[in-house]
Amino acid sequence: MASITSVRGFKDILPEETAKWRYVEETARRVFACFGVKEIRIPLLEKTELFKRGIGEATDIVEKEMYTFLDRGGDYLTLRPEATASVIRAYLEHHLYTKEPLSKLYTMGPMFRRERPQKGRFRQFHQINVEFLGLDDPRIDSELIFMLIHFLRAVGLEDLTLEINSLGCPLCRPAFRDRLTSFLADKENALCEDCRRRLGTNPLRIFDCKQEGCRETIAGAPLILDYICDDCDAHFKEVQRHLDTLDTPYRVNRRMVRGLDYYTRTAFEVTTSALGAQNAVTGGGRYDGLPKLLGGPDIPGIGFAIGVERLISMQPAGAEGSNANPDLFIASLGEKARDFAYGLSNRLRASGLIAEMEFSDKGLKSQMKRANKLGCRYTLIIGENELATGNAPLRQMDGGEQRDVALSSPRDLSAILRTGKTNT
RNA sequence: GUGGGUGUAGCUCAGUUGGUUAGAGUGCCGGGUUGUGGCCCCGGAGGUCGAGGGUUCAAAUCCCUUCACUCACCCCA
Repeated sequence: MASITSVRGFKDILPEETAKWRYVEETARRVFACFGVKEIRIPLLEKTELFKRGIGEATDIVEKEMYTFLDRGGDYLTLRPEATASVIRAYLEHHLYTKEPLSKLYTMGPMFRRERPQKGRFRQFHQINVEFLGLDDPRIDSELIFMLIHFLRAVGLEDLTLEINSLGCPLCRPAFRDRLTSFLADKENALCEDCRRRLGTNPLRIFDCKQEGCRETIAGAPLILDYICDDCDAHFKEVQRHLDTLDTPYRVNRRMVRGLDYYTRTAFEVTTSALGAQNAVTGGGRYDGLPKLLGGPDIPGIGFAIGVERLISMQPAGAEGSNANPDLFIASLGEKARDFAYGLSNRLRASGLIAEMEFSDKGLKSQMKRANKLGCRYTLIIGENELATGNAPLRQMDGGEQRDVALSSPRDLSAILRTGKTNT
């Protein structure tokens, strides 16, 4: 009978990797707390309608990548493909906007998209999301970006490129869109098959195409920045001015666009060459129309999403945390000694120390081997003799120094272990 | 959804133009040496060669199908 494996694109995160994950998550919590960003936890499952409205009916995510099913009650439900729509739903549903003029929220967890897996892309993947809701002050944009860069540096990332652009607003973007479409209208033959399709659905995305012919064609195309309205232009200039003030280097990428419909004005991306084709670690931007689109008041917002798998895969060695090594290994020879070791190790654990013991009746040599492999700081050896005399040798694994401890007073033992602990 | 690459021991991989009982390193188990662990030495266990079918006297090797993994397109974090 064939063994059962995990679902395609759904990965196990094994104990040897979880320390890295915790390190990233804990760093995020610490950094975000300094900036007054509070955690919000949202469900993994939402009504399908939320994503249809929030992300856009015509996007690939909604059209063909969502895990959607008909619930027994008759509702169509969907495993969340992103977090922003849910966060705003919760923000509106609980009227958080009545409590404070600006809500800074973060959440982290798995997202689900049924794409073909490849490097840096999985069907279940994890994001860290931050949303600043309530104000459209350009200082908010710059603060969010500043915090993002600060966080990425704090987890040890280097060689990052921050690119920003403005996508305009519902007042000025339609005009640009028309302009672009008419520019491309007579050049359709020069475009690849995909781009011809995009011409009808989402012409801005042609800027992202990697095909040689399309790149040449788009090179002469009008750019959004030349068409945005005065308000959007002023907003974008202010964002840049504040980024300068905060010493955050960036590059204006006049060709950068977004895949999701809800983005307005400021858009940004952090990329790296270390990730292969999926080179975006972070994408984000302003979405001033989204809360209203989801049935709430007209409240502005801006946010970003970090791809945690991508972030972790580009972390330099040594920057990540590690799982704690045991303080003590208790080697035992014989059933009685093993019983004693069992009682002692569990009491030590309950007192806050990390203790390991051997359950098999292997020889001392192989027990020592295991203690060494586990990276234990001390090994205590208990045999018939030790039980009789009441003293057992405690060996320091790195230095090799050895001394006897009284088995009758585990407090002494625990004191020795603790002093060592504070010293290291 | 479309294309390329790869599936041999727990892990990383050899396996020549098809040719006896399919190998190495590492890990695991046992033993020797060592002051009770790291180094070294000896021995041992472990493989439906991804799966199914075909060609052949003979298939890990050639052909077809299928599945999985992987990279890229698409899309996006």
